[in-house]
Amino acid sequence: MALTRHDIARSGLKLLNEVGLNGLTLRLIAADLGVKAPALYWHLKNKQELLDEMATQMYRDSAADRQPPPQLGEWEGVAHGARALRRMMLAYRDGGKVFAGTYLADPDLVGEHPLRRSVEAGLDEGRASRATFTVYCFVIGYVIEEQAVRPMPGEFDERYREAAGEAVLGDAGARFEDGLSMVLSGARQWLETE
Amino acid sequence: MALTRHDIARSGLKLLNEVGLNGLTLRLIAADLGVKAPALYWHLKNKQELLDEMATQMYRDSAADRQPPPQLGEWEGVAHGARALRRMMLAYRDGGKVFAGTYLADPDLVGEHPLRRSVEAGLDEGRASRATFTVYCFVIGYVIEEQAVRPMPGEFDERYREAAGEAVLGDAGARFEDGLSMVLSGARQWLETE
DNA sequence: CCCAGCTCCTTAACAACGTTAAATTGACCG
DNA sequence: CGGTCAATTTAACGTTGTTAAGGAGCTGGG
Repeated sequence: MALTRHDIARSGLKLLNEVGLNGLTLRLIAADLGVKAPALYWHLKNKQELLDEMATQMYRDSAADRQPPPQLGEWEGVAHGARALRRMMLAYRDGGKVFAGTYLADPDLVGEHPLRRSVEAGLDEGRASRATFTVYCFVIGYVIEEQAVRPMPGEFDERYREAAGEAVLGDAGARFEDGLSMVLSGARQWLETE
Repeated sequence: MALTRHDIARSGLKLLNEVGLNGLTLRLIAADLGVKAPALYWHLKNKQELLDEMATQMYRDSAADRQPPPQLGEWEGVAHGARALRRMMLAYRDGGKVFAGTYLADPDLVGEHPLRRSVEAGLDEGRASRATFTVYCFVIGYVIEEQAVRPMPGEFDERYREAAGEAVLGDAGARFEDGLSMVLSGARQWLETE
C-alpha cells in the first residue's frame, strides 16, 4: 500500500514526542514507516514541506476540540478556541515551534472565523480578524515560552501528572488564563469602540 | 588577539541577515572570524549556546532603544518597550525565532521592570509581571508570524500571496499597533480590577 | 501475451553539518 | 632556555538533507 503525505506527517508527529524537533530526521520517519529516506521525496519536496504538513495535520486533528459548543457566546468561543490552540501545541514536544510561522497547507482551515456571526451582522471584517489575530499571537507566544521551560507534553504516568506535575502545569495554566482574559477583554473593547 | 564569545555572537548576528537561520553554520561564522570551526568550541559548549549568546547580544544591543524617555507614563513605557522589542527582532532575519526560545535567561524583558513604580507603590508584583509577560508573549508571537510572511523587509514568502488575503499582507506596523493597544488596555484593566 | 508507461520505492552517493580528539602554535614566566 | 597554559589547527567521525539512477510492480493497449 502506497504512502501518503498524510501518513508521513502523522509519523512525524508521533516521533516528535519521542525525539523532539532537533532529533526528528527523515531517516527516522522513513524507518518508522518501513521505508528508506529517499522514498519520502516522492511525496514531499523537502523537509520544510514535511514540517508544514505536520503543522497542518496538528491543526486538522484539533478541529473537533477547537469547535465551540454552540450555546457559547462568540467571545466565549474565541476563548475556547485559544485554549484548544494551546492544548494542541502542548500535545507535542516543541509543538509551538513546529506550528508557529508554518504555512498551513490546507486552505479550508484558514477560513475558520470565530466572529463570523458578528461579521455577518455588520462588524467590519478586517477589524474582526485583527482582533482574533491578536489573540492568536498571544497564544503562540505564550506556548513557545511555556515549552521553552517545559518541553515535554503532559503524557506522563497519570499518577505522576496528578501529583508532582500538577503544580507546574496548574501554574502555567492559571497564568495562561490570566493572560488570555487580558487579551480577550482588550480585544473585545477595541472592537466595540470605534 | 583572542576571540571572545562576544565576537562570535556578533559575527553570527551579522551573518544571520545574509544567510538566515537555516544557513547559519559554525564553519561560516568561523570563516568570517578568520578561524576554523573547532576554534569556536573553545569559547562555546555547542551551537545552542551560540544561539543563546546571539539572543543575549541582540537584547543587549537594543537596551538603549528600549529605554523609555523618562517623562513617559508607566504604560506608555510598556508600549515603548514592546515596540523596541519588535524592532529588535525585525532587525534580523529570523530574529523572532532566534530570540523566542531564550526567555528564561532574562526574566524581565519588556523593559526593565516597567511597572516598578507601581509595584513600589503597592501593586502586587506577581500580577504586574503576569501583565507584562502577557504583553511580551503577544510581541513574540506577532513578530514570529510577521517574519514567517516577510523574512526580511521587502521579501515575501510567495505561498502567502494567494492563500492569505489583505489581513496578512496589509501594513504590518499598523496591525501591530492595533494588537498592542488591545493587549495593553486589557492588561491595564486586568491589573486595576481586583 | 507482451511491451510501454506510470507509480512508488531502493541503492548509492554527495556535500555539508555539528562535534570530538589530538597535535600545534604562541605567549608569558621562572 | 624550558615549561605551562590558553587558543587554535588538522584530521576525522557519524549523521543529515538531498539528488541521481535504476528497478519492481501494476495497468492498459495492441
